[in-house]
Amino acid sequence: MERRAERLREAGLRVTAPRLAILGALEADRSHPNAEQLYAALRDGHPSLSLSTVYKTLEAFLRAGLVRRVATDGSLRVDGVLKEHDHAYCRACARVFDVDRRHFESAEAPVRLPQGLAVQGFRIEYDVVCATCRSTS
Amino acid sequence: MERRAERLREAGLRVTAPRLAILGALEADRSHPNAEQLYAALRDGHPSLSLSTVYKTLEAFLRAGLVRRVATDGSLRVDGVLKEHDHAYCRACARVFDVDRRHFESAEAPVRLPQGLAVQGFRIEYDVVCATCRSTS
DNA sequence: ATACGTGCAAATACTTTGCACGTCA
DNA sequence: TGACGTGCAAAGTATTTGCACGTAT
Repeated sequence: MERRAERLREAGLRVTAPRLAILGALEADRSHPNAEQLYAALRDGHPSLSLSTVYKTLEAFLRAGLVRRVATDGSLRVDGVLKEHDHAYCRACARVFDVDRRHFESAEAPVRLPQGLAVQGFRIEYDVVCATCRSTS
Repeated sequence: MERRAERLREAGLRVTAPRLAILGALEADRSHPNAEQLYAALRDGHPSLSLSTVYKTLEAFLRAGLVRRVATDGSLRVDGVLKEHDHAYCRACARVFDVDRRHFESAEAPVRLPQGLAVQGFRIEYDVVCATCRSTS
């Protein structure tokens, strides 16, 4: 899609098949797949894709500010949606889902916390069990 | 301290020097040190301690429900405080600080989210820069 | 006494890097 | 064409595991 090519160009990145595919997967899948999961999902349509490229691409996206890293179970997961929103962590499968901020009866955050912590932003993190894991168990 | 020994026994774990030390360090250090950092902090007082034991101990604590894993930069960090509270993530050094819930103008969380996510709990995550990193830069 | 915990070293898992070749601009 | 991106394989980290010995209960 031309829209994605646009996003890549604006970020100063070259438009290539793997990047379009990975960007597309990130936009489509709100569960924040990690490198391995992206690779598994994309290897059908892109047989020559390598796991190494997935890692390099995610890193390029991070550097370009196209995505943000999300705190996780330990594997590399990024967030393709930059606008303010919250996260839901599945306790069972470690997937991270995006959640609209409006689902929380909103409130104001402090600018300064004890221990000299300067606040730059905040988000709500939900502990959840996702639909898939619930039906599986 | 006898209090810590008590906690270990109640969790069904044997009381040993490494466990008392690690539990003590977790209680004293609210920055959620990872395995490596705990090891570094404790090797003075416990020269025979091994990194492997730190990992095994953290895992035992997790299984026993004595601590919780916190979402992080990727390394193993646990939270020794079980009562409800929030977290502040230092963007520079990845340390995780505990923050009192009362610092947030509180609000109610939903029980159910879109996509079939069943909410079990939530917390506020602050993006911060800690005092140490601020003075360093 | 005996199951559980520890420390060492080896094994794994996940991620990064070096390099030669291909390709977008 | 030339800088940037890709894929492969090798190298790094972080974490886990196997085993023999020690110790809490």
